[in-house]
Amino acid sequence: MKNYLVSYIFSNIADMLEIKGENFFKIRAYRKAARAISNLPEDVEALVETSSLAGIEGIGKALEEKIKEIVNTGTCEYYERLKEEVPAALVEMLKVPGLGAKKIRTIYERLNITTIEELEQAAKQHRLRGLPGIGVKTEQGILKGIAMLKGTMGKMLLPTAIFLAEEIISMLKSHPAVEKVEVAGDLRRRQDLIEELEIVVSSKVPEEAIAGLLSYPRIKEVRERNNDTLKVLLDLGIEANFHVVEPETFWPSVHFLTGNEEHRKKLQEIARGKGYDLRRDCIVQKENGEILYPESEEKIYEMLGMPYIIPELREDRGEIEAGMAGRLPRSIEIGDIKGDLHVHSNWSDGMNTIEEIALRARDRGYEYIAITDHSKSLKIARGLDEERLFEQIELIKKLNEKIEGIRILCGIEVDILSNDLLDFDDDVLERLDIVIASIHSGFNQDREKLTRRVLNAIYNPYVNVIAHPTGRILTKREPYDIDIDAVLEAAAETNTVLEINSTPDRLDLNDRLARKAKEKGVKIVINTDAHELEGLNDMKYGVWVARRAWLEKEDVINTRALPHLMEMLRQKRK
DNA sequence: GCTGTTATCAGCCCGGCGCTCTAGCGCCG
Repeated sequence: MKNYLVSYIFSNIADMLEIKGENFFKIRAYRKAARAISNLPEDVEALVETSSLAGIEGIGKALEEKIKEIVNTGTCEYYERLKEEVPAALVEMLKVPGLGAKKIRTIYERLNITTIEELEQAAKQHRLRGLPGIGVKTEQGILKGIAMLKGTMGKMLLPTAIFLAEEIISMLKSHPAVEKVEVAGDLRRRQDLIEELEIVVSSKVPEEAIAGLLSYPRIKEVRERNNDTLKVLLDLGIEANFHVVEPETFWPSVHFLTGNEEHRKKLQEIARGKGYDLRRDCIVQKENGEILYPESEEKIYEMLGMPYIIPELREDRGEIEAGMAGRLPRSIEIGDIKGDLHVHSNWSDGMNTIEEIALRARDRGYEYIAITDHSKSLKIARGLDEERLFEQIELIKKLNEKIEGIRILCGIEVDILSNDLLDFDDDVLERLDIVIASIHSGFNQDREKLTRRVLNAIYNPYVNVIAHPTGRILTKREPYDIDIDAVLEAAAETNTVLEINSTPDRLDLNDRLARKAKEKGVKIVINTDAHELEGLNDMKYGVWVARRAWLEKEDVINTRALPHLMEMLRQKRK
């Protein structure tokens, strides 16, 4: 499956062209193609073989040729040439908020700065201010941006981590020296950002298993190698650690490497109290020195006198105490979700028709789907004005008569404007089944102003949901400065629901805030915010956040059957 | 770069905000 590689190279090309100041539409073509390839349900290699790339919208002759080249050789000449021309760190600088291609070019040309470290030094020494278009504030903003970037550098979003882990696992499963293989670490606990991949492999012939691992084509550099471990750097700049263990030590090892460390330490304390020593690869009965190899993680928890704790909860946030007391949550599952309440169609910036979305939702087994396009102020997203919204409502009525087995709800993602108002008046919002409100502008306003904007939306009787409530974009943008406690209190008071947005780089609310919301009595909705059909598959990411947040089915409104859901939505208006 | 179209080319997503050479540019959603 080379879809990821093609998409990675194309978006890199787009970044480099941007730095070079190339034609905007050419850059957009590469970005669009990168997205199209990464969203393909089928394998790009198969499409190359059957010469069916031309059927994909946004892929013309030139890009088709490049895709073929990448599939066959792992790269393309154009990309390699660009890499020689544009220093890699300049591309990295695009990730610094407030720093765009023009300013990067100026900094490069005037000061010959080619690394993030040099950029940071120059900013600290006040050498950036004074360059054309850069003053004190921009310089300070760059320093702040670098600090954020450093915190997430080398970390990957869940889809990347999962893609790589699945690729590795499927390769290893067919290797004769490998018995079992399982992912551990942060990824198994479904953290929002993953620093390193931890893969546990069981084998009776570890040297052969290691040799098999070394044939993984993505390995760029071997950083550490001994009899049973291999630490490598992969071609996407990501570190992976392989742990080869004896078959009987497999599950204790998976448990140990899943962590997290605090969870493990606390379990160790409990184990000691029960006469056990919890080791990296086994459990030792201290009294007689007997070595035990539990055959599953369930057995490990059972020996310690508690029910199984799912990896998502293993953070030492009270799960062990809850387990001992028999008060662990009955964690929500993906199968509990009965519909998606935040989806964009091609009426605004989505890719698909409402009918296509409804049919796909039905295929997923949903009972309902809400179409929530952007409102008029969000011009770039072709936000709907009143007239188009009313037309959309009429269309949805007709589609509901035509399509069996799924109910389409009329909704809107109404902008919370910079001036505190909503983008539509109440008499418009009143006509909708569901109203989602969110901020798309003025992120840098002060805490008081931002909080007031959200509170105004919450106190509006027609606003059911606040979407992506903190506005963070993982690896790109910090959450905006908002008094989240005030937001939670107002939401609880008014029966306003807060969203866990499942887009992998949002995951907003995050696990901690979603748990806090539950504790305050705020209901949650898990939505994808999908802009294309494949985006509906992102629901799992939001469910993982909810599981990490200790949420149960009852805490989440889109686990309800349609009549109950509608009743909950209408409750706000009373 | 692609698409639609048939011309070997035109059109392709806009507009607010914040910053800086304070009128216009760059960044962003």
